[in-house]
Amino acid sequence: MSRTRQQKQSEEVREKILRAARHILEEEGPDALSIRRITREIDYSAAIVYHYFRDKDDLLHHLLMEAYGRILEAIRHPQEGMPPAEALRASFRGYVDGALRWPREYRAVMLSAKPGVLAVTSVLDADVREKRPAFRQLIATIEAGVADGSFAPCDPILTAQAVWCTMFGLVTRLILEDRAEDSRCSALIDRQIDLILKGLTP
Amino acid sequence: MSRTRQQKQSEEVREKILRAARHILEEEGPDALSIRRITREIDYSAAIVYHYFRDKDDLLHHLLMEAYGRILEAIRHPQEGMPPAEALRASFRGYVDGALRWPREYRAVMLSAKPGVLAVTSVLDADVREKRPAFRQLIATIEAGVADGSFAPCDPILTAQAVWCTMFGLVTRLILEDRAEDSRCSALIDRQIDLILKGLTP
DNA sequence: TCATTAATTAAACACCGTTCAATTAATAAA
DNA sequence: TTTATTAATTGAACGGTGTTTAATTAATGA
Repeated sequence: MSRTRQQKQSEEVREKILRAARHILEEEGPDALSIRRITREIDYSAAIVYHYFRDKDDLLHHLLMEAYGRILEAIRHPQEGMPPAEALRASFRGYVDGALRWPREYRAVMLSAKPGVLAVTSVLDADVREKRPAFRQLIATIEAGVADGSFAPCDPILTAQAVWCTMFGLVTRLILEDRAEDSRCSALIDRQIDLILKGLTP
Repeated sequence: MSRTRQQKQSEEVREKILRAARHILEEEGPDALSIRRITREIDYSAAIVYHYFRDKDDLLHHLLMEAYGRILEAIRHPQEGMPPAEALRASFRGYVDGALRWPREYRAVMLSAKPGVLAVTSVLDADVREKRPAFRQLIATIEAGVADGSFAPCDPILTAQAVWCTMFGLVTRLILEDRAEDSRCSALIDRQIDLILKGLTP
């Protein structure tokens, strides 16, 4: 049961819509993104959008989740065999670098309070370990540090959440204040990482 | 040269507009706030708004700055004579409490990237000490701690920025994820404060 | 070839922010 | 007090928005 030509074309239109939306978002910012503006760009009537998306919010959600995937991709990084403190340091650096590579996207996703987005981005649940694969690594590294005595004993989940929030706060300020190019920026990042690692110390 | 009755009435209309806007914002959220909705509520024509405000953005800016004042008020707290570490702890607790008292307002103001708002909220400039009275206290406390040996030597401004960003990150996540009532919330706040204080330690 | 299904649209609805010429009301000058 | 001036207020319009619906066109399977 292979996809018919029509089905393929249909998916193409869907992609056209998303592509145009991305294009407008990039060129003219979120305020310029309207259904009519999108469909003007691809020479369709405005109503076509409602054949492929429930409503504008649904379309936006798709773009957001796509952006989230890109961010996760950028943030992923190996850190095998390092001692926990160094693994954390590398992990934090990777996180900041990844986030700053897609600042608009990071901001749109991580500062959203829409339920659909929070379902994927929230980290303050007690069961975050089960729900966030990326978070598991952080918790595991902290546990390893506690086990080998390089970190003080602690609740690893609570600690991971606190620690992650600090990096989130820094990255968010850097993006909001548009300071990614600042010369003090990397000093600030280093200072923050040092503070955290020192804080974990026994 | 006292204000004439007309002038007083005129200001009254201005206040009416702001009051209605606040009301709508509170009852129905930011998406429901429109010029026409406001003026319908106070029985004026929509055009009246443009006599008292440049445009909708200008009106929003007024509301935002007003909210910022309320937050600053809620966050202010005395901390005289305490040892630096305790002063910081009290200061952080005060900050979180104040922010969580006006979560919607905190979010709207502190997550805004509008130049007009950032002019008042940004903290990553090198000269933040001169521009942010509230920040001066934080820097001063850190300097005091370094001076009396309870904190390790450091760049006090950079450290204050890093430390403030951590609290900002935590508060922002608590608000975005709507966790102010969570039982784990206060444990998380304490954990974060402990982490930071430990991090500052010599 | 024909009935069915999917894709697409034009037109309408109810909003929105903003501008402007015209009108009303209040003040200052004569 | 009447008049000229200024300020406050409005109705109507312009061009935009998201969304729904009924009608139309194109593709599919029988």
